[in-house]
Amino acid sequence: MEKKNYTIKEIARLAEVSRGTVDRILHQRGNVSEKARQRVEDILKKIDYSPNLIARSLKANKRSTIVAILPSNEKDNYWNQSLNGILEAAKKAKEFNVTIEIKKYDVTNARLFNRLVNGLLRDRPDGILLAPLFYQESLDFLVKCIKANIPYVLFNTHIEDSQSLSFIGQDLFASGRVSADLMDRIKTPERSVFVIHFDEDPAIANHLKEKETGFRRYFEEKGNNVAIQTVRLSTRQEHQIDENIGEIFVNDEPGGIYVSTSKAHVVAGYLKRNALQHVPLIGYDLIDQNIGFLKSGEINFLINQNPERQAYLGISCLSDYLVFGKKIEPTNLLPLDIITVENLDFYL
Amino acid sequence: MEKKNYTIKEIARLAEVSRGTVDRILHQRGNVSEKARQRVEDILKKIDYSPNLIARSLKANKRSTIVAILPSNEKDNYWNQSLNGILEAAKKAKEFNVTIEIKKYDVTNARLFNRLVNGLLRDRPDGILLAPLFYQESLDFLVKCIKANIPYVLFNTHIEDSQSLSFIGQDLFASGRVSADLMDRIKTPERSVFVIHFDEDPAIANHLKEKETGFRRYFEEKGNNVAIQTVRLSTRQEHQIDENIGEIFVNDEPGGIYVSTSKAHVVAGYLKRNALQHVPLIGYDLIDQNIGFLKSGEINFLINQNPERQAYLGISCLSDYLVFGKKIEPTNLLPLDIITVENLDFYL
DNA sequence: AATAATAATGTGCTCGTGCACAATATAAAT
DNA sequence: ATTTATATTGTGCACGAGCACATTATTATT
Repeated sequence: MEKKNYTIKEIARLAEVSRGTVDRILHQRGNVSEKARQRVEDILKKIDYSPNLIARSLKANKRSTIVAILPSNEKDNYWNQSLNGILEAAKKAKEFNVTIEIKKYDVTNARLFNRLVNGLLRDRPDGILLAPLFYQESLDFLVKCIKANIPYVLFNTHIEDSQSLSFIGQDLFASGRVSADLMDRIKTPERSVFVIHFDEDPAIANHLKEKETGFRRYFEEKGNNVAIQTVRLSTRQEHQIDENIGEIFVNDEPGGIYVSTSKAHVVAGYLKRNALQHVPLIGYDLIDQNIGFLKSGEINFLINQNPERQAYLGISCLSDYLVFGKKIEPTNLLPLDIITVENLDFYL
Repeated sequence: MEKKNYTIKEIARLAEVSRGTVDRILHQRGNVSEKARQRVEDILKKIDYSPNLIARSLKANKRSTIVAILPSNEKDNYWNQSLNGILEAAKKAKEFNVTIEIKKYDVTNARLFNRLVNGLLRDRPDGILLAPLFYQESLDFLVKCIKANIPYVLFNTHIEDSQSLSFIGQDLFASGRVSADLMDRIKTPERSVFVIHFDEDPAIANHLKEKETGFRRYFEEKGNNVAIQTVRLSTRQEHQIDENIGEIFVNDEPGGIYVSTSKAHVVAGYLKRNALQHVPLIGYDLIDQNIGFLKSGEINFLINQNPERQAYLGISCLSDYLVFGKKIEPTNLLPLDIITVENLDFYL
């Protein structure tokens, strides 16, 4: 436990060389005699030197720009939460000369996404935070980032094989298991469980599938032979959503429903309108509509993907990396928060 | 959204005065003509100046010492988790010239606590992080801190009326409610629920009572007439704990047990030894013993008080306050994490 | 009007790092 | 021995804020 914080000047004094020599040794810039190197390294072994990050970053005095790229939040306030996290982090980052530029894209238009990301490469940002919903397009973009030597952090959606500094998100398989565990405790016995995916975009279908796999694996391991049925729905035809859901349950009242996306409120609405509030329902994300149904009881549990913290962490990591040269954990899996009406407030 | 980060030098140039004048105006140190003040304030209104915290703290170049005071962790590894959080934060703080000094006290000896805290006041630390388990003794100590002008942050245990910079912990009442909500879902119908307090120390009895109040309130509001019985046990006579617990349940198999402390594992052990594993059990804290019983199924849910994060946040806040003069939220209530065997790993 | 007193303003230095460049020491070539 | 080349070492400055102190402008006093 070294208490003192040594400076280069002090090390130089102890080793009886100049500041420049110590500096050259610390940064391995050569042009140092063997004798001097020995002297300094002996001192360095004895003490616990860590450079003063404040001084270092003052000297560097970089004005960094981070571009945060995420879906626009017209229909859904999920991405609005991410945005809040980014803005919150931006406030802190500003004081360290880091500017955050926010770019939103339409999740239904890959062409526009392409144009957007390629356009902003021209501005040569110092770092990028990306929620890569379009798989192939994002991959292409990231290859260009690597070539241009622009570091990036991914959040929300994982992309294999990317050279990102870090991925910040959740373990989808495990999140399916957590949901299954909860479902197992509250489902109506003897009845089958429904897994409902709402996926407009085939690009994210894989991710939903991974949640389902975790969900099913739990019951397989338990071996209590619960019938699980998978349903795929689209939110595009909202006017006939009740019809669509109704068809599924027509001759089989569900013992529990697991919605793999933030669209649990759609199902909750149906349950309410059809006097099926007692059917256990588990979904994702603390968006307003879900919170409403959690409070009124149609939704029993929500798994919090914590978009705000994801985004906040993403910016913080990137900013610390750019400003102080700090190392970043390559994967940062956020906890799978279980939300009920009782602990909800502490996650908002 | 101002992009540029103005410096004092630039403001001086814009207002056609010297750096010193701008500095005097920013810090209200007087000796400035009305004309100059106008000029500078006009500029300040137009731009969004925020001082460069890095430069400021480099200049200040304070070597701060924070003393962290917490219970020793002989029997229990709950406080060991706090310690880890402190050490983790200490690593980061070191680079900003902040040294953390850790002082542990025996929770069974108030006299020694008194001597310890009074002794360390003589060293005039720059900040204090305290888990104030002894109510009156802590209060006395904090009064002295205020007099000595030493800022402090409290964690884990709340003390009313203290002038702390911040309290970091949980809402005990709400945590009781969360437990009740979960219990309501998993308890055996028609049977009564037991609340078990393990409290050697009367000082913390109030806090446990607050959890119980939340727990009971939930069922009252629900109005489903669940019988709830409160039991107070001591862990001091561990050799006869089975006897003591056995007496309670002698003519009434519990429909569920809520342990208000981290001692759920004691009850879990009893349940296991007496073939009562099916009795729902909810407790607190991710300590090794509890984790074992969570995995083997005797414990159903744990509420995570997150001692590690509490301590980490405490040090970070204090350090940011001392180094960068950042503001701190007066209360920082951490979320009431619900832990099952499935999401456990992400909280460790 | 000249001097003293006071108000207002400007300048120089520090903090620790990191780099450019100047200065010095040592070796090689004449 | 002197010059030239190369290796090694030392020094100065910038980054932005903040304060002490020097300098200059203004007002009061004789």
